[in-house]
Amino acid sequence: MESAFGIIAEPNRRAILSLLASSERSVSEIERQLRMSQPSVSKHLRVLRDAGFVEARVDAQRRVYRIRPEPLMQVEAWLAPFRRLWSAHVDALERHLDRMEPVPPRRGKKR
Amino acid sequence: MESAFGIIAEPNRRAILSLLASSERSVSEIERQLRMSQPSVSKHLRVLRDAGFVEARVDAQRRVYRIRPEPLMQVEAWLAPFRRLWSAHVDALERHLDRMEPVPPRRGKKR
DNA sequence: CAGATATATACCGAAAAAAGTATATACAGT
DNA sequence: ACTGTATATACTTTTTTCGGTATATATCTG
Repeated sequence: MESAFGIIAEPNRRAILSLLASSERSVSEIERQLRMSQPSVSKHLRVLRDAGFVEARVDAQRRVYRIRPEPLMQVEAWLAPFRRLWSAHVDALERHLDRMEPVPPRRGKKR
Repeated sequence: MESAFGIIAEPNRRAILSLLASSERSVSEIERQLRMSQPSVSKHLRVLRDAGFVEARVDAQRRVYRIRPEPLMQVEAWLAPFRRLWSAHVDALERHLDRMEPVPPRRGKKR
């Protein structure tokens, strides 16, 4: 799994990254907040660390992980050429998500 | 392979998308430009189409593919919360890429 | 309709990735 | 030194994914 894109293909890893986006956390904190098994968290963190997405700080027995921005910047950079495709119509995503994620139809005020 | 992230984890699929970013292409054009086998191109296009990344226009025997922006917008949206991490130092990516991708040292005009 | 061209799909084998279970390592406190 | 806590890793099994090869489908040209 060389590329940054392969790393963030895994939903649990994206969840971990999103969690760390707000602030750094220990392994057990991640484990609890995401309801994942401890080995699974450690293994995903290993992958993330090897790919440069996170780094660990040692605090006694704990390892406190925090985000490193570089790999995500690569994703951002790859995305750049496509941005002109939607910079025009801003609400296309909203409509798309409405279509994809079957939310029960709103009853109230019909827009 | 449900999520948009899983789709773009595959390097050939990213190449196809990048190619289509500039303009629409037929299968054989993609095949030639990316040096991929025809079945491989067709299969990746199938995946991309099923995930909403591309759509096809029929032109005689050809199928001309073009990008649909929505799934990439999802990626962009997921990325948003992280953007504050690097909006400060803009050149961190450049330094990171220098470190990661071992490009043979340029000989000519030094920068 | 025959042949040619363009694209799609079915099938197979190989490789990668994920989760679970068990175990190892590291450090803290007593 | 011993015990408990926190984290990492090894091993195994299951599932997915990718590429290749062969074949099917569609549409054009004559």
